[in-house]
Amino acid sequence: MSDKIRLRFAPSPTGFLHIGGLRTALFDYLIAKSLGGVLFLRIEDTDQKREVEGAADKLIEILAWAGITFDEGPHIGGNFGPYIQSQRQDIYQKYNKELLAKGEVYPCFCTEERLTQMRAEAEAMKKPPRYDRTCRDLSADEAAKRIAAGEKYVIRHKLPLAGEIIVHDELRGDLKFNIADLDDYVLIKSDGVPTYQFASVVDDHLMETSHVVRGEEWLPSLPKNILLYKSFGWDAPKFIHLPLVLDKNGGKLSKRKGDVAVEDFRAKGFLPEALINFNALLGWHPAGENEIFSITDAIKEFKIEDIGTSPAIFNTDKLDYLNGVYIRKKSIPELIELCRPYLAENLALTSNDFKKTDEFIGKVVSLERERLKNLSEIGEHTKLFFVDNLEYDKNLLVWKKSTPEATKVNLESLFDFLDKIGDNDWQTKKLEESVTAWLKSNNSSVGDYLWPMRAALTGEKASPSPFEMADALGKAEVLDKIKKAIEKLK
RNA sequence: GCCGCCAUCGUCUAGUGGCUAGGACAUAAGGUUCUCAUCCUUAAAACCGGGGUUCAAUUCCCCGUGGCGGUACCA
Repeated sequence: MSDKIRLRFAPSPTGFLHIGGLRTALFDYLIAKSLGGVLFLRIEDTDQKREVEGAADKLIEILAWAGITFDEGPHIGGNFGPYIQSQRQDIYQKYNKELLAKGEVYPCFCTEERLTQMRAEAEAMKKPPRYDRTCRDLSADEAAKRIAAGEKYVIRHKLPLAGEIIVHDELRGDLKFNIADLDDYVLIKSDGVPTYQFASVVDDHLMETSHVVRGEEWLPSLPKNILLYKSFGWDAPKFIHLPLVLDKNGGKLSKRKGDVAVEDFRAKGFLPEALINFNALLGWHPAGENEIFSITDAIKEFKIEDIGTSPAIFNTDKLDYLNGVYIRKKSIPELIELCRPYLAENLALTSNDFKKTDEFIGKVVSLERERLKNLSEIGEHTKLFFVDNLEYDKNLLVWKKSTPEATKVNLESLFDFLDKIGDNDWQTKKLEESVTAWLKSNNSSVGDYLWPMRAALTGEKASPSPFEMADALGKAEVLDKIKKAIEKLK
């Protein structure tokens, strides 16, 4: 066994990448990189029934989007391939024969019907539903005869009948299991394809895996795995079982109850930085009190023993917050590109070509940057920049206890004041200075002017400031919109 | 049923044999402000229960309870 650090992420290509899978991959990556090791990808497609065409490529793509890349894998090669289990069939057969020769495993001819019935009976009698080991003591001759006769069979692991086994998890320490509680589980299915339990052990050994990182749901099969390494006479790698991620109600994260696919989060406009930061915080925490960090920052500080052991609830409140933080960190050019897909509908609303330029979109995006929780909200937030004719109730123009009459008068004088402002002074800062100075000199309440102005420009109760809106929209459109507001109040 | 893992504010977590049990998100109040958001300040909010061990347990041990996982020719 080599003492090199080699970790694997070994998903089944059953569709989309689950948020729990992303977290496993992330911890794999963090551990591998913090130890200066290698991370490789292995596709575990031993269950043809559940396999989905193209899923492996999608997995690689979305992981790369999230910032997790591999040093070896089916897409880039490496010295330990093939990295797809369905292409390793001959390897598994070879090792199966080895175990058969050693007497560590045995063929089992029991039918699935018999096994299900047996389990149902055991359950009815409140007994553990275990395989009754009918075929365990079949003579070699008889087994050979039945195989020759074409009978279907599986290969089972011949476990010790009693005794204790102590296995080690890097996070939880030594764990004691009673071997009598274990089953003679299936290693090779009747179609000759190995189960996960067999394939992963063989591959982890052959691919010189140093640390197996997987979800806590695998903890109960750890003693079986260790026993299989023993049957082979191999040293076992280190095992790290990550605590589970639960949904809001403490149940299993499932597609029915909301988004669990990483690509759904991407489509909604979550940034990979936020998703990574949030996922890392589920079970790990940096030393200081700062919780905003990049994947590179995390690598610097990461230690296996700092991973938690209690399950975490996937509560997206904090993810929303983190996403806002990372959106606010983006530059305007970056944000324009990120928002573009979500802006297409809005761009179609206007006939003004200037509004389709990056110059204008840049202004819009910079005004919305601080109020976005995710990118997809940009369309909803920014309609008011693109709509030519705003529709709103005229009462929206009236500030607090003011009246429509007074509002009309205020807007008229505001119109005259703005009309005199030169193009060079038509900028957020200068507009704010001149308008507020003007209001002060008139002894006017700012709300009686700025609220109607903003409402006239946006048609909304909530929006960026009237000066920011005025700057983005330009003098002509601003005067036009105020004029329309005055019309409404007549 | 059996086996296993886990247990600090609503959530993610820090932490210790003796502390006013810390932070972040969310919530509430206030400030800034024409609105929303951002930002700032403040508040409320937790050691599952019972036994031990100990001068002293949230911390160590046991039991219970609860949550979750496993108990497939799925991974």
